[in-house]
Amino acid sequence: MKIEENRDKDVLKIDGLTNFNPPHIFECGQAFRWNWDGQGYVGIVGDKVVRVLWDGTTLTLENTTYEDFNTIWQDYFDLNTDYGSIIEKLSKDPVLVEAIKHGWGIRILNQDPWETLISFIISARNGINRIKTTVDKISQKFGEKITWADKVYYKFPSVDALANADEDELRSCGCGYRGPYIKGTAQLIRSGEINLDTLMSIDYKDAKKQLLKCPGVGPKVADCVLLFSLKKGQAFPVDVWIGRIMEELYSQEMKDFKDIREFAENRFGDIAGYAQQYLFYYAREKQIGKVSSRV
DNA sequence: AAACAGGAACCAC
DNA sequence: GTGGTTCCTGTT
Repeated sequence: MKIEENRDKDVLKIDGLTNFNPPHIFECGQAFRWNWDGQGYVGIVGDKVVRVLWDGTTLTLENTTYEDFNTIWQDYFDLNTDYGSIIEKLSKDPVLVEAIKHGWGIRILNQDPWETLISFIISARNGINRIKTTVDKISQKFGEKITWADKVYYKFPSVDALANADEDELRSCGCGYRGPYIKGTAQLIRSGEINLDTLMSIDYKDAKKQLLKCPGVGPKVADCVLLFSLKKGQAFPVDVWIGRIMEELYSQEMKDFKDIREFAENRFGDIAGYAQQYLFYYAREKQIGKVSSRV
């Protein structure tokens, strides 16, 4: 990997990345604050706005520095993880080969646990576009303003901001019945009853137990938080899409989501979450199980 | 315009 | 711990 910095323009150019494909990374449903602007993806990450351009060879990061690369982006884009070896292991399962090929270049982003927790509470019984809209509105209403290139963006709200949120204002963001869950979870975090900072270093099962205490957090949402922000590679979030594709590809006698999780745990072990990403993306792109996709 | 899509809470057993 | 019902809102 070769990095070139242009300090005057706040631009970084990175060459030599493998298994890296921004459209798949940003559109596989793991993150909600990245948007295509016609040439690249603009994202809000922490207190930064960053733009990502990709020409197939060179990754260009706009509005950032070499220091940020070391302290933020290297980990955020999961560049320390060897995807070659993960793909090699998963490819031993012939059933996964096509899904892996289809979602080539997916990476599991290491996102902020707090933002990920609230975002996936919003995701319950919800589609990706509406999740994005709601997260955006919540950020506009409760988050701090940042500007870049004459445009205004908003940071994801703080724990305090959402713990104190007015219920009607929350509802006006389109979160529906999830509003009280969001506020309740924010209050649990603020009280210190759950400390997100400790979850990375504890066991998968213990961390999951903690997350399940939050209102609006069940097994699927907890697994998303564990996988997308706490580096728990064995987390295997099961939603309807995963349910459909697992039934189609493995046709096991799995009667509910709990069975599917256990099956994945046994079959994929500590890289189950990576398998989940390929499967999820594959299922959605192919509209598996949807009547409208049947000819 | 009624039907649909999408996880967790809650209650009953 | 399992099974059935309800929660809200944008899209079709």
